[in-house]
Amino acid sequence: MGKFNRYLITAALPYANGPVHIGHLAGCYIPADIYVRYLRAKKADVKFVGGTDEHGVPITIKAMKEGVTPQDIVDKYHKIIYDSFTDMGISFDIFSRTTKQVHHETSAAFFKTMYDKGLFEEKVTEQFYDETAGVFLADRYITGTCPKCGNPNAYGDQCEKCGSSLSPDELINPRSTLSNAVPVKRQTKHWYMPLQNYEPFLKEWILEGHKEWKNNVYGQCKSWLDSGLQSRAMTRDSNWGIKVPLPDAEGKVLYVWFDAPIGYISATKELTENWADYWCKEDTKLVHFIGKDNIVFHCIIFPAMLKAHGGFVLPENVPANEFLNIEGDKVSTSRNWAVWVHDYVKDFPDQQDVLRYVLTSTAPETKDNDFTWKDFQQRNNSELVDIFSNFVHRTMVLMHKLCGGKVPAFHPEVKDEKDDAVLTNLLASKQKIEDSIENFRLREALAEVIEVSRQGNRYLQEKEPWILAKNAEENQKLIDNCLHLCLQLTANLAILANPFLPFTAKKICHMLKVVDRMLEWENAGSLKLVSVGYSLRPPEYLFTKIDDVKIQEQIDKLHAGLVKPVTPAEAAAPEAKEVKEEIQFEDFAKLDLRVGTILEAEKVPKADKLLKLLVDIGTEKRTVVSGIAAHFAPEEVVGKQVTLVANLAPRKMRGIESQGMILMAENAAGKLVFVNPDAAVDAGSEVR
RNA sequence: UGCGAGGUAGAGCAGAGGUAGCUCGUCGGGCUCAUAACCCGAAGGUCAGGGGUUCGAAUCCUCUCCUCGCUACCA
Repeated sequence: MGKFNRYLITAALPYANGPVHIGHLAGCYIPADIYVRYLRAKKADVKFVGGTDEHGVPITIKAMKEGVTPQDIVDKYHKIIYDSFTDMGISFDIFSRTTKQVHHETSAAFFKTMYDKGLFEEKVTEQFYDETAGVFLADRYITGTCPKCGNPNAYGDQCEKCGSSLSPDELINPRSTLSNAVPVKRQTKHWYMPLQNYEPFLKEWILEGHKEWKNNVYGQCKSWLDSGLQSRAMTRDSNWGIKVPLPDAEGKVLYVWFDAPIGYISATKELTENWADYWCKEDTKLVHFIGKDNIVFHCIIFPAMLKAHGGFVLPENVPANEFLNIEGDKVSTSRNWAVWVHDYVKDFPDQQDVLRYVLTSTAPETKDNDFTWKDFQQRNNSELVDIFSNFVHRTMVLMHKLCGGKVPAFHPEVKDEKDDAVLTNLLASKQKIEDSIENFRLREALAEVIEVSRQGNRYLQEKEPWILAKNAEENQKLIDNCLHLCLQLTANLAILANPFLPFTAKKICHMLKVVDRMLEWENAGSLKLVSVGYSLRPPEYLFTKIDDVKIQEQIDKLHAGLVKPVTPAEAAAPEAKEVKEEIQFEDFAKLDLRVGTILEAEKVPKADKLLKLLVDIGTEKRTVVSGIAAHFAPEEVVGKQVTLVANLAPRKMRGIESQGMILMAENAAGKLVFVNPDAAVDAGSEVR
C-alpha cells in the first residue's frame, strides 16, 4: 500500500439505454466492489464512485424509436441499473448520473480550460445528414448495398456479410436507418484534440512507468501507441448532451466519451466537498475498473485529457477484464442473449452472494470466459455448500451438541501440533489473500478463502470430536479445543470472505453474535474473535443446494427470450385488428392444447418459411411443420417448450404430414414469439 | 489486412529453461458431527500443430492453425 494515503476507485459508467447483465458485473462492478470492500476493511480512506452515462446518440435514437424523450429513457434505466447494483451489494459511495447539473458544469469547465489553453483544433468536415430526422448520422446508422458483395444491408462502416470495412460514400443506395431518407452531405465544425501531441508523455507514462499493468491492458496500449495517435473530435452535432461552452456553438455538444470519464470527477464532487483531495493530491491511488472495450478511453484518451487540463492525478492502474460469454455464445443485448441482473435478483432472492461467488471465480481476468448455468449450479453446490457452508454448519452443530451451545475454553495444556497448524495456515492464507487482492487476482484470492474452510474440514476430520464424545468425560478438553478453534476459524472466515461475500459475512456475524466491526481486516488471524462462555445462536445454512429444475428453468428462459433483431423496415405502423366473433365455452373446449418440448428441428427443403419439428407431448411424439423458419434457426428452437394444438386435423405440407400446430404470437411487424409456459412444466401438460 | 490478448487433464485455472501442478467433476476406499455432506487415495495430459536453439523446451526463436478484442463515429 505504501506511498498512497487515499484511494479513489471508479467502475465504468454503464450506458443508460438498457439494464445491466451479469457480464457487466463480472467485468468490472464485482471486482471493483471486492477491492473497495477490502480497502474499507483495512480502514483505508477510499471513495468508490460510479453512475450512469446518459448522453450520446444511441439514447436519442432509442428515444426517437420509442416516441419518448431521451430524458424518459435515461430516467427509466438509471433506476433499473441503480436498483440492480444496490440489490447485488455493489457498495458505491455515490452512484450519480451524467445529466446532473454538477456534471454539466464540471465538463463544460473542463472543456473551456482546454479551449482557453489552445489545446483544440477546429475543423470543418462534411458529414452525412438525415433531413427527415434532422440529425447527423454516424456511419453505422447508414445502410446500403455493399459495393463489394452486393449485400443490400451493409452498414456505413462495415459490411457484415463480406467483412470489408467501408465508408458511407461507397454504399450504393445509401439510406438512413432512422427514417429511410437518403442522407445528404452537410458541412459541420468540430473541436478536435490532437492526441498525437501526447504520445511522448503516454509512452513514457505507460510503456516505461506501468509495466506492471495486466498483459491485455498493456499490450493494447502499446499497440495504439506504436501505431501512432491522431486527432479526435471531442464534440458532436446533437441537442442531447453537454452544450459546448462557446459562443457560436449552437447544436454542438461534447462527445460522450469526453464527458463520461469526467463523470467520475463530478460524482466525487457531488459526494464530498473534499473531492479535490482525491483528484489532485499525488498520494491518491486512482484505479479504474472497466471492461476490455474501454481500455483505449481510460488508458489513452482520458489520461491525455487529464494531462492536458493539468492538476489531476493519473490512474495508477486500469485492471480491465475481458468478456464473459453466456452458455458458449457472446452476450448480445439486441438478441436478448444475456442474464439480466434484475431478473437474477427476482429469480434467486437472497442469493446475491452465489452470483458474486460464481462471477468472481469464473471472472474473465486473463481471457474471455464462459458462464453456464450448469457451472453456476456446480460451483454453488460443491464449493459454497459442501465445503464452505458445511464447515460452518458442522462447527455450529457440534458446538451445540458437545459444548452446550457456548464457546468452549481453549486448554493449552492439551494442545498439539495440529492445533498450532490451524493458526499457521490461517496466517499464511490471510497473507496470500492480501497479495492476491492487491494485485487484482481476485479469482485466486477467493479460491484461498475456500481453501481456509477446506482446512477447517480437514482439521475436524482429523480431530473427530464426535468420536471423542463417546468418552466425553475424559476427552472434554480435547473436544473444547477442537471446537474453540473451529469457531475462531469460522469468525475468521467471515472476515476473509467479507469483501467477496458480504451478505454471508453478515450472516456469520449474526450466528456468532458478534458486531460487524469484527469484520475489520486487522482482526483476521486472531484466535480471540468469539469470547469463551458466550452462548451462540442456532446454526443456519449459509448456502443451500440449487436443484436441476431451477437450473433448467434458467436455461429455458434464456433460450425462450432469444429474439432476432427487428430491422427498421419490419417495424411498420401497428394495424389494429377487430376482435373476432364471440364464441361459447363449448367452442373453446373443443380445442386440445398441450405443452410439448421440441426435440428435433430441421429446415424443410425448398421451403423458405417451414421448419419440420419433432415435439414430445408426453404420451407421444408428433411431427409438426411450422412456418417459423424465417424467424428461428433450427438449433435455436430445440429444447424449447411450446403450446401445441393437439387435435387439429393432420395436414400435408411439402409432402410432410403435420400433426398439430404450434401457437405463436405475432406483432404488427410480423415478428413471431413462442407462446409457452412461464416456467418449465412436464411435456404433455394440458393448457386450459 | 495490421496489431493486441489467449490456446496446458472432461471443465475452470497456475506454471515462463530442469520429474507437468491446483480446484471442480469421475472412479475406489474411510468416516458418520454435517446440506447424499466431510476426509484419504487413484485414474486422467504428444502443454493447439510443424520446424529450430539447448545436455535439457509447456517455457526461448520461427512458421501455421483456432478463439476473442481493437483497427479511431458501436458510449
